[in-house]
Amino acid sequence: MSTVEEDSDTVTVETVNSVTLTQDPEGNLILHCPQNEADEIDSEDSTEPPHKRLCLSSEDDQSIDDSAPCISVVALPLSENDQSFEVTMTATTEVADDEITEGTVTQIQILQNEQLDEISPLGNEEVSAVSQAWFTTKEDKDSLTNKGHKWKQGMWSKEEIDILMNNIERYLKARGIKDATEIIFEMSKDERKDFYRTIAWGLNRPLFAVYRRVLRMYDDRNHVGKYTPEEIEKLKELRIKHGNDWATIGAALGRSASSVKDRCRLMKDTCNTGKWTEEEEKRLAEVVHELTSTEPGDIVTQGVSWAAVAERVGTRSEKQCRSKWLNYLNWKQSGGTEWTKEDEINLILRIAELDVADENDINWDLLAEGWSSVRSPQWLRSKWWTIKRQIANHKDVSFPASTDSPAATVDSETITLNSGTLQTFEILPSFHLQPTGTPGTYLLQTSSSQGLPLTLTASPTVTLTAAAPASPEQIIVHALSPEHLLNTSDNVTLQCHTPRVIIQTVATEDLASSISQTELTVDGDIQSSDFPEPPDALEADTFPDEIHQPKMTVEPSFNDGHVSKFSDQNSTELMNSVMVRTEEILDTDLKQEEESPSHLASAYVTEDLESPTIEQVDQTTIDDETILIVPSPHGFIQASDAIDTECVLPLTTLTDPILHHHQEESNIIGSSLGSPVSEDSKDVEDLVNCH
DNA sequence: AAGATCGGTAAGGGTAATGATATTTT
DNA sequence: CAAAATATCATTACCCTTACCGATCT
Repeated sequence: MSTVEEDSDTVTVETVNSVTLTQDPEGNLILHCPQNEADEIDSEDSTEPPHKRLCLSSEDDQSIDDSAPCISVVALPLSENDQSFEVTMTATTEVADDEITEGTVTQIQILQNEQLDEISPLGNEEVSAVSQAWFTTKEDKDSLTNKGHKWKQGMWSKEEIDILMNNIERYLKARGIKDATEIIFEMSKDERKDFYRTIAWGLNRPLFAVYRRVLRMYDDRNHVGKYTPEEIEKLKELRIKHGNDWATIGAALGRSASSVKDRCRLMKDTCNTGKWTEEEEKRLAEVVHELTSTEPGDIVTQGVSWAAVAERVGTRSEKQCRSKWLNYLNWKQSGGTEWTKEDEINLILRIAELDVADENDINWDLLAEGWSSVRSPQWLRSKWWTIKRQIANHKDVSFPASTDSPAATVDSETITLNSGTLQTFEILPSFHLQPTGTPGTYLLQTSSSQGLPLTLTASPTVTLTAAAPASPEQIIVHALSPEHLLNTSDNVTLQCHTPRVIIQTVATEDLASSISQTELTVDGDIQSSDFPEPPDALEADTFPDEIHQPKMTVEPSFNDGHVSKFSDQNSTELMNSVMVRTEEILDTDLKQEEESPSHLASAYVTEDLESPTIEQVDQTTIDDETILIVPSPHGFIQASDAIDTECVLPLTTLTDPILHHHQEESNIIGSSLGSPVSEDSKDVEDLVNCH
């Protein structure tokens, strides 16, 4: 894509003429990308290799005419040092009104570039130091921060977990150990020396964080679920007997120490439950203000010792107090106003404007500032989550169980798309590319729960080579679609164009069946690729053809009932989200960033960020640069209830913020920025609309 | 032998999912 | 008005960071 080229000053595009994909026993795909000559990495670790990043991206853009659906892939290094990449895929389909898309063709462009600092703000090279340091103290962190290091904090993304698991697996394999729990719980410190350091590789987190994460993950007494009344009783007794010896109490209950500790915190003997009385609210307010030296009416959202507050309130636990205060009382007392649909739009717009790569980077305090209908930064954050959840199928986890929050809210509304060519966007699986040690060779890491859009079947190795000189640019190879779709047989062809490598997928079936274009578009590949192999659920037999033929229409029908099905556990249907956007953005945003950062953003970001109005929204949508993500009609995936959410989609994958429409009056849509493909969690952006 | 580092625990702040209710829509 | 759909408030299981400790290392 042109964009890339433009940036030539900062970006070096390397061409790859051939790519070899191999599959290891575990099913991981290994992508071997021959280095162009010498430049490649592997320079000893000693010197910092220039950052290079593999960037797979779609090449559609200009060729609108092709109106070919395509899959965009963007790979970003997880951290500067390590050479692993996170790859995010999205599929786009053009749905011109009149145009007909011919089959499904997916193109993937592979390029490499350097200096994308903007995109990945990871400090400098020595980031790895982060994962090798225990540094738990504030001072340690400040110190590293001052040196320019940055590291991840907060919830672990699926990608990070994948890396961790993979690292552990490799560690085990290397030493012939079958079960990680042996190391974690049975070995002595000495015996497992360097275990944590080794598995922390590639993770931009302090060693201590990795340690904690691993302990929890492998402790089967840690996810036992709800406490029964009997357990609660026993817990109380044990508490009296053993005090704060959580380890002992936990052992007696078959729960982890942290679990029993947490549970005890919730049980305050003197706690009331249910609705708060005015008396209690009054007391809570007084206590909070007193302890924070603030006045009634002041907004207090942090710096409160809830344990101390609860102590004084007397009838409520610290969590109850906090929740009440942050989600209601403080707002009420300080003259808060009701949250409206307009606020919702504003929220989405503002987040889009932030253009943050990682949702964790959002400064909710700032965002909430001066916003009277926002009850607290924390409340706003959860508000955002609920909005996302309504359409965010990707967030897998909650999916199967989400009985609530149907996105159905939007039912009656009509979504009108801009005329002209629209593109639907599907979020595909994301995965990691980890260096294997051989220059140019990366491991496409797929956790068991995640499949890749491309699966090699027949031959374990598929090599893409330049096609005949005659058609220099064309290299076509073959890969196959995911197993579960084998029957239906989609063929995926990889095609290389110099200087780019283009991978094309062709859904033969669809072609053959000559379904109307629109339908085709997304389906074939997207669908196939999109939902990898949810393990059990995707058996061929369980997957009737219908699945394969989901129709995805971009039209008006977005909102129909699919949503409601969301809550139907029996027929879990995934609500796929489709992002519709105009093409310009498409290209740009995929690689954008560096120099023309916000070209996109600027399009719809109005000066008056403070209070975007609906009109503005419409406007933007009217222009081209809108990106809309809406749930596609269900049917894409239908899985048995057994479907494991995790399999569904990599959670954090998306990329763009969104938009949303509301009300009858406005028909439409959202916009978002194209953004960043961030390094880690891009959930942020995907977004949504639809309600 | 003091300071730094390591491996680890407990406390506490916080989040995301789930429940329960109240309210609105059909 | 009842039932269904939503919105809202409450609860809780689980997560993550920080403060601190004692044992080692240097």
